[in-house]
Amino acid sequence: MALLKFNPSRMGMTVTLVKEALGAHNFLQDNDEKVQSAPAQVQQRFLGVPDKDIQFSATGAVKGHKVLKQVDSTGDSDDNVVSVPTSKGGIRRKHHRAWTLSEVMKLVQGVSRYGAGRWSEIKRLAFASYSYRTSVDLKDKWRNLLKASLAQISSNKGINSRKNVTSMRIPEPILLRVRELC
DNA sequence: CTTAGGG
DNA sequence: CCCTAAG
Repeated sequence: MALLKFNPSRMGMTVTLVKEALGAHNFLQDNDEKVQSAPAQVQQRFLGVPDKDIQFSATGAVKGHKVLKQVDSTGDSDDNVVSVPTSKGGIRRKHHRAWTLSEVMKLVQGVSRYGAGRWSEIKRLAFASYSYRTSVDLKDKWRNLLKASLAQISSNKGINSRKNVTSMRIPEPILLRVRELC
């Protein structure tokens, strides 16, 4: 007989239960970014990643497919961590979460509204749904954006130096605004 | 904890 | 990103 029973260990359920148990708060909250030409079916966001910058292959299939992993227990997920030997024998971990375009845009807008330097405010308002990205991160990113904006102004020859296929290039309008707000 | 800079 | 110094 078909017992019609479900598998609690089927990950999806497990994740939910785990999150419940851990008292995890908000994931499906404040999903910005309007994935423009994405089929509604695949627009379902991926837990914990509000803005995975979903991309599509030529066939239209979702490329940013992300099998939900164990989900962060409370924000300290060991995502992209690389162990780096410190100069004094210690071992430190370095996380890395690539900044998406929408994140950059939020940052820029935040600075335009509250002014550069008000990182905590910007963090609370524009980045309320991002558990990671601390005010320090915003500050660091802004520092990089400034550098990028300057690097782009002097030479518009090679819009992006090298065959840099990695990391998204920031649209010029954004960089220009960065300059202004500097 | 927050901002600013160097690492 | 991480770590530290000053507020």
